[in-house]
Amino acid sequence: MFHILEKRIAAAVSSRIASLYNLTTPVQTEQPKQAGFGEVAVPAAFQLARELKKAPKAIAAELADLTIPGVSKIEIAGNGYLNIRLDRGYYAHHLLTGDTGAEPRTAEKIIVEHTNINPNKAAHIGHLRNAILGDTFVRMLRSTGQRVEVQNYIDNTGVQVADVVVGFRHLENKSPGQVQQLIDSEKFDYYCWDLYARVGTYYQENPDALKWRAETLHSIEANAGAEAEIAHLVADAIVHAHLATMLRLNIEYDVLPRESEILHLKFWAIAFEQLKERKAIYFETEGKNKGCWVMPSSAFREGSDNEEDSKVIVRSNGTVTYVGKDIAYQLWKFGLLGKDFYYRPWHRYPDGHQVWASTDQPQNNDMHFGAGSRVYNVIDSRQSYLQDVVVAGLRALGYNDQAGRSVHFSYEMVALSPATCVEMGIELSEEDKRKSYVEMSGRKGLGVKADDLIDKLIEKALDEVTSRNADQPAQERNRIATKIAVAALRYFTLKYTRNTVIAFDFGEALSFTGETGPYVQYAAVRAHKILAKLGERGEALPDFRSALSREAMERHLADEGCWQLLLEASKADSAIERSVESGEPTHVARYAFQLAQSFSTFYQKYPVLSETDPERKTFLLWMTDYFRAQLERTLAVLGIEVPEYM
RNA sequence: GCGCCCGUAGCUCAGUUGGAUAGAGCGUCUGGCUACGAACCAGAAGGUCGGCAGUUCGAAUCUGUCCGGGCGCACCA
Repeated sequence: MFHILEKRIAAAVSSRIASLYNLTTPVQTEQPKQAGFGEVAVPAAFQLARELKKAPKAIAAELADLTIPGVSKIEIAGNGYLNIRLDRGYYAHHLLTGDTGAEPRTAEKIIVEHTNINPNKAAHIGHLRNAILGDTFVRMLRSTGQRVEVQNYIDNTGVQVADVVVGFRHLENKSPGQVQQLIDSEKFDYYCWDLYARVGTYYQENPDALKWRAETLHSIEANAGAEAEIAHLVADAIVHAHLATMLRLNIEYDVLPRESEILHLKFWAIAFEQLKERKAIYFETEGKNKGCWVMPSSAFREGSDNEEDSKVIVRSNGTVTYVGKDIAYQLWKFGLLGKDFYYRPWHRYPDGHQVWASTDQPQNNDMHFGAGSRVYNVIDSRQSYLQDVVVAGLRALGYNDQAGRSVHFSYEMVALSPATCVEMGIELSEEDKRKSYVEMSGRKGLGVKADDLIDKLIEKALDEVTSRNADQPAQERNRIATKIAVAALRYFTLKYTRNTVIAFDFGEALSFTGETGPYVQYAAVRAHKILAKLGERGEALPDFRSALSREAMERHLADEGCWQLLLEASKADSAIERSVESGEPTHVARYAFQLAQSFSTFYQKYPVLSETDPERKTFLLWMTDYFRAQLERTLAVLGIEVPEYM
């Protein structure tokens, strides 16, 4: 509702400027510094002052002569601000009737790719940041009416999987059958976590062993032999583990495109022909990249023509690099490859949603994915160089529009705080001790596993729930503790902007008070409790539409405190819109916290059930219900559920 | 060496794209449960927005420069 009025005000001022001065200037709106200044401020007069060679104040006076539906007053303030006061009765009435003037969106398909964890070991907290950011962004887009397809790319043929296969074959002498037994009997992703680290150490101590990796990669590529078989078993089992971990956080996917099919279905071969044909890459005949197909650095780095900086796309042995495959994959995402995968059902979630995986075998279905008009790749910022190369590839092929609609949705890494390292018994080098945080490393087995963190959070939440609700059944307390744990984790991950390095600290992540997910849930639970108590006392929830006239609302909203709280509660759409535009999910998270704070203030200041004036009680009940709805909606966008109690 | 990112309260971070008196949480201190549940609320203390120079009506925000920190710059992904 609020952002509709903001837009209406901006449009009105804009057309006023056009008619007065014959100028087309974009009009900004902002929030006044003080509540007493009104609800919306327009600084347009300052921008016009220079062009018109007039005092801002005089311009503001001319602009102010406007009537806008929903606006009660326009004042000139300061040196030339237009301060705008909303018509409170109008505003509340429209909130009540749900007639907020929101317009539906056109349904172009947006592709969001996130998670993309190498299927060779358990997920860690860095992967969680990726998945939570991606999933929340998806929820934001969907809540504004966009059509979104969620992809989770599976690199099942790469070095990381090969190294775990090396571990099984050469360090543990296991057959495919024995690996299958492990999958059935162990927490397999944890097992691989340790094994992968062991292989890393082994390589360091025995560099000759690297030949095992090369052999294994060949076997996987030829899709033959025990190595290839184990690689399939490992990758599939780990993907299932990752999906199970993510589901704990309410994260689901639509499709899993796999690298094996990019190769088998010759996606790369098609892209390779295009790249050669358009001369986006060339065959290097001398220097360090002799015998490779390379992309010149001038394509992806401004002002660079140093051949040493060129990026190898096809190795001298004829195999394609990750970037090459990624260019082919990106082409497919935009529907520019003229080809699609086949799809087989991979897994059906408890809510009935089906996730599909790519396959190279024709299937008896008509599933199609990809061919989006806009693509967000949620990938950490350390890969921005490679993402630049991929986009340069699109551009070099002449797909400038698509290159412009390829967004590297980047975020900084999650590292470990020194305190967390000590807590986990990790020995730090002298160099690391001097740092304010320590980077995680899968190869060294250094990191906090996602499932471990979630378990810890649930355990702590369960303690809290039990201390207040010991009489409730254990299974139910457990379910509620899980919701609280998810809220804590998702909020903790989202409270930072994307380009802030998170130095993960158990103390902060496990906190349930202050600016946290559980704080917001608590507000929603309290709102719900008031409404539930009403029923317990034998009173019915009034029909607000018939019981509250516009005039009555206007009267009750003359109370400045009450009005400010309602105003804050009505700004969910603004927050979501701002998050989508800026690509910063944190704005919605922070709004949710503010909203919860506002409700806590309301809760403290305005006793609802003990109110003796019937009309005022009805009004306060409506406020409560509106807060409850807005809290639930905003939390849903963050992927957080509201428990019945906590 | 080159490229990108960061430096804001004791700590961890926001700051709506250049606007009015720079904000939260944690921590510290003071107060509030016989109440619609205290996972809460009210209040206090705490700032040369890394330094300097510029751009203009106006700068935490833009430009330059210096200082300090991080991450990239593979025929790994």
